[in-house]
Amino acid sequence: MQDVLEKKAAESGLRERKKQATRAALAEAAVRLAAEHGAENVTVEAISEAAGVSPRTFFNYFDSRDDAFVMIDAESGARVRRGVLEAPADASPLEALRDAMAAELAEIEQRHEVWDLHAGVLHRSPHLLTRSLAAHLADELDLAEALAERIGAGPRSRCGCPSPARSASGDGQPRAVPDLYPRLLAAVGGAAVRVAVEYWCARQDRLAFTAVFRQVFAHLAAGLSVPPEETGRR
Amino acid sequence: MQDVLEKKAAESGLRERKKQATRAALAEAAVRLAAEHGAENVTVEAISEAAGVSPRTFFNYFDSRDDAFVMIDAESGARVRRGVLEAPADASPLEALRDAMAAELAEIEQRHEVWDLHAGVLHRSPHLLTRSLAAHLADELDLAEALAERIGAGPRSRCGCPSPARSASGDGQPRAVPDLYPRLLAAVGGAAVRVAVEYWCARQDRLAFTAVFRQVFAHLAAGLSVPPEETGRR
DNA sequence: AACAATTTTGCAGGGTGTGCATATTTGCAT
DNA sequence: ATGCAAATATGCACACCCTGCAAAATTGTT
Repeated sequence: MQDVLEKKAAESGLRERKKQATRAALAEAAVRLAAEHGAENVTVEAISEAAGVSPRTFFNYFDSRDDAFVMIDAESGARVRRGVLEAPADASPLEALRDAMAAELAEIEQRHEVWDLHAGVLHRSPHLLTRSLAAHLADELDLAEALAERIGAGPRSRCGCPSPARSASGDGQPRAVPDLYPRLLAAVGGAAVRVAVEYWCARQDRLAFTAVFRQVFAHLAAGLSVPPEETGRR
Repeated sequence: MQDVLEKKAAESGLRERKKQATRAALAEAAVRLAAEHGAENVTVEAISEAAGVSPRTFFNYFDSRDDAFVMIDAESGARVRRGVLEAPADASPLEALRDAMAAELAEIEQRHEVWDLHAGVLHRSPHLLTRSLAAHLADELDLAEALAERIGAGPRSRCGCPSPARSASGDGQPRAVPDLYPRLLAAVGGAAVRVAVEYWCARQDRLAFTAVFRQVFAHLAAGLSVPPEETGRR
């Protein structure tokens, strides 16, 4: 029956909603407990109890305990990708990437009530910070593909191959390798965001993040040449 | 007594040698067993037995089981840093970084007997690959400082803004925050190497790695502008 | 109301990582 | 050579992480 497939696709029913609610409850409980007692002192049992499920159920949602502290925004990567694809046609790839990432960071800013807690937790235990980076790294290939598609649609349409037509999960190995340039763009963009955030965290300038962010991408656009006398931009 | 300090510094005695030998034996046993049975199926007990020590002793040398698969080259970062500092005076920071990293990669090429095994292990279990990247990330701040020193000795000494003295939480390291530009340079350099290696691994061109590497840095020097008609590619 | 699919939960078990006390080894002084 | 103090290795106990497996409980459909 085709109904089965449709059901899978459009399953916005009570089941899926409840699952997402449980996942969110677990993640939020984890972050909240970690902010209070330190991430290392928060057990799976405590998290699941705070979320109202059994410890065993925790592992039905996260592959490891640390993932609960890290997997806060599963949709972030998808939003950046969409932003890249929807960028105006006259923007360079680097500009498209910069604006998409800036929009996503602005989006996060709005939810800083929870995000500040999260940032504090990551900052207090470097172990989790590296895991967070690793999680972002997983999205990098997807971002590279989006950039490749964006570039292909720009100056000239490349080969027809429209959609990679890959299934979401399973074994991701037999995957088309994106071209070198979009791959590099994605990796450098991620590194740029990381540096901007870390630098902005190191100094407590709450207001000047946008300036730091734009300056980083200005450096990139200038070929990382040595900055001319550095007019600080405040 | 000063004798104590001297002893600590010059302790090249039997003690220190034996410790390093044990550490090396554990790491090599770990990689060798992982190459044969897969990293996930290698227990701490098996590693320590192969190295001739007790399982408890393993954790006196590595904080976690995975570290035994990752901690192969602790000197790599130091070599790159020295290469940056010893670069010719007329080289741009990006060129200095590129050449230092190229030299280090060439160095590694020579020891490919062990490194190939190691690469195979990391390739077969992405979990360890991210840990390896995290380890490299730890060196990034040191590299940024080396780059800052190199830049400062180059064109001109820049504005003061010394150390924001940021020690955010707990017992953090009261470490001076490098300037934004060298920090970005270090991060982007690391990302560039990673992309070059991954791209070169994806296609089995054993010989063209240098070409890929130089092309990546050419992209960076060109401000990541869209490549003109893209020669190469296979 | 009955049924099938999905999710939750308990339970057992192996592996990881740590603290602590003890035994062994190493370097040095006598 | 012998004894001593520091460093290291080891055994043991224990908490925690994570995974199958099978039995409930829940949900959507007929």
